Amino acid sequence: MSDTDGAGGKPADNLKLERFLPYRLVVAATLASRALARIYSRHFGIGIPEWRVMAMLGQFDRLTARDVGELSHMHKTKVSRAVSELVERGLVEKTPNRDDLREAFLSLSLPGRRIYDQVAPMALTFEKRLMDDIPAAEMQAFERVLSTLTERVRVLSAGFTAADD
Amino acid sequence: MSDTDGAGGKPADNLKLERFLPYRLVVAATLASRALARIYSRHFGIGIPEWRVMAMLGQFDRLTARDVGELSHMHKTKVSRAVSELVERGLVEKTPNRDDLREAFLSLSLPGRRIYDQVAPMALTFEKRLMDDIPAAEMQAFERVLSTLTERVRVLSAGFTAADD
DNA sequence: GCACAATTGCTGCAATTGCGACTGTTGGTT
DNA sequence: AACCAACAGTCGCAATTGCAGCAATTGTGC
Repeated sequence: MSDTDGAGGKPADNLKLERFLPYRLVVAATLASRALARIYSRHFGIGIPEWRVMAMLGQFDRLTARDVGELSHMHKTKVSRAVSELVERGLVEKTPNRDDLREAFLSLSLPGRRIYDQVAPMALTFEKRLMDDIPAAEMQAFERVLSTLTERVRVLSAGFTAADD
Repeated sequence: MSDTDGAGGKPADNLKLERFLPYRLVVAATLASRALARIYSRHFGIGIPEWRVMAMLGQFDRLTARDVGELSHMHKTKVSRAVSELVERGLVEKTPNRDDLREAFLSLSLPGRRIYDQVAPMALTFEKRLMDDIPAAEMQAFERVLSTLTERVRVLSAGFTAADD
């Protein structure tokens, strides 16, 4: 009871950062993202945004920069710069859309596809190692909750933005 | 079967980013972190690193910058700058340790504590809203797996660093 | 007591990032 | 046809961040 808030509330003492969900998500995500990035950046000199673009194109074959941004939750400027570098390196090809000259279609070049085919298994191996000794049932439950949380936070996030602007 | 890899391998096609665990963690964490940050940054003009420092000091009362960094997984430079600003604003007090002049003890000032006592409940409310309609049992399972994953990724991360340098 | 490695915290610098403004293009309205 | 709002993508700029290197202090071996 060595607290500042003498009343019945004691609102602050309930907060323990290391048990606080958003914080724990950030820690886990940061560590995972970094560890993974280390793998492909050392091998191929590819940064995180660049890899995300490549992953999207590896999966969908042909997308506009806008699509990539939406699918991968990246800012359009981030996408733009990542694409620029990938095009410069010859890993991605950009084809203007003749029906709408504002946008251009992006796709992996042959060298790009070759790198993708090497990195993707590495990523999957990494993921597998992460979940190695966790029972499949637990893992499924985990992913289900994660989906719910993501959806929820998206709604909350939008709500706060709208209400505050 | 409109794929580039005709052979039996098809190693890349297994990777779907939106189902890829590290990616999903990053998305959930980023959204949650941003939504939460919006709350206290609009109300008190406090940034994320600053808030983390305050949260730590609210919980532990007296810590060195080094401790804060270790507990909150922040770089020492990040901590240093966050503390500087908080001290300048009068929200955190810095007391040199007479037994070791390299370090200094940090603690919340009275105004700092007052803000903390307002923000902490907001954070907890936010967390509660996130988990609102998720059964407690599922939530416990989720947190258990999250702990395992975090521990695992920490090991993997360290492993890759050591092996690659 | 003295040299020397280790540690705490800070600063300079470069890279990354997000935001606003801008160009060029499209589609809808009059 | 002319206007104009909406949109895709790029660019400049400022803020944030991490890393290397720094000064100050401690403690350890000789």
